[in-house]
Amino acid sequence: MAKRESTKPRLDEAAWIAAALEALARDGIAGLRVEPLAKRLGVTKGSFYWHFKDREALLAAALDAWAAGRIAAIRGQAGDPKRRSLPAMADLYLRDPNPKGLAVELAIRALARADARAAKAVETVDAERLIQVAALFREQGYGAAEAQARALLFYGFLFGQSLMRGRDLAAARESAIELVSR
Amino acid sequence: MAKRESTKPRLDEAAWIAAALEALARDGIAGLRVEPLAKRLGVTKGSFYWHFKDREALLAAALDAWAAGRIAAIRGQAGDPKRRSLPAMADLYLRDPNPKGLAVELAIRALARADARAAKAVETVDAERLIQVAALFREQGYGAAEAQARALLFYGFLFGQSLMRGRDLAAARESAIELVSR
DNA sequence: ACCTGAACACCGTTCAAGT
DNA sequence: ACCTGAACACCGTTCAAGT
Repeated sequence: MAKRESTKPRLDEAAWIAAALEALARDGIAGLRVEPLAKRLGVTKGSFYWHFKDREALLAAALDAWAAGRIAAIRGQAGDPKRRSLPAMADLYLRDPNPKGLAVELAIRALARADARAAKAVETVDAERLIQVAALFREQGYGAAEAQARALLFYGFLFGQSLMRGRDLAAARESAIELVSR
Repeated sequence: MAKRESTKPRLDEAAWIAAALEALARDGIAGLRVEPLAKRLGVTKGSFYWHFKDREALLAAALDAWAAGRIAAIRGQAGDPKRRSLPAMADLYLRDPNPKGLAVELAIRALARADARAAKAVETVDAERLIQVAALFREQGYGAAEAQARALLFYGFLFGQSLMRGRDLAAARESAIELVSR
């Protein structure tokens, strides 16, 4: 399981950022702690401060990496005819091909309530997603204003769902997605 | 500003719970720290451990208090003819008569991703809210299944909105709420 | 260039002692 | 019954010293 390299670790920023995003997915912002991260990476926490000014700087770098990745992903999906559809967009969030991705997403959105940098990252990502989804609705024949409203309803619902807890939500979801998409 | 009582503090559990919910609203779960809370309440952190076993016990008590309060609120609104309507329900979340309440709500929902007790509290509250909102849709003439789907869409959208960031979301919200309610 | 090791500060937790 | 004060552990941060 543990792939211990016998070569010196010699990490770079990217390794710390990847570890930070994993920690966010598992435990939220509370998991983004320098000492446990260092332990997992097999170095002392002192070495962290060679790569980053402090814990906040790691968080900022992780947010930038996340936003850039999400924007690349939505553009990639919108540009691929096979995946350019509303059901494919919904599946991306509700049927969890990548639960860890959703966990990171929600951790960052939760953080955005208190942290201005997280709020900025979320704003950038949302703007791009709304543009792409609104374009899909326009292609279905809706006017600009209604396409915009439906895009917001569609995305808002997807995120709202991921916040809700309960038995039997899955069944009602299908009908709800029907409602918006038709 | 500071209303210092010259009588001895002599706190009870409720005072710690209120302080805990305020901390959750301001800084999320990261703000729920014993020492700063004690400082704000004007006692030493040692005294905290008279009322609660540990930090987790305070969190559990705060979650119980929150869920009980939310369920009482939704039942109160549903039972009041003046406020028993979908627009009134939407206003409750989107037009922020109580921003601090929304902040607590989102902090707890974020926590529910990682904490089983928070997940349980959220599940209880969601179940009651969906029952009440579905009842409203049924009164508008929808069948049981469609009322259920619309209630989920309605609530999901409200929570999703509160996660999203961006300029000009307010305008599109109005249209989106129109879409669901009609 | 990248890392260790020791130091210090902050906060969670415990507990004997006070009122 | 409720609180203080001192102790200890854990982790963020700094920094001189190593390779």
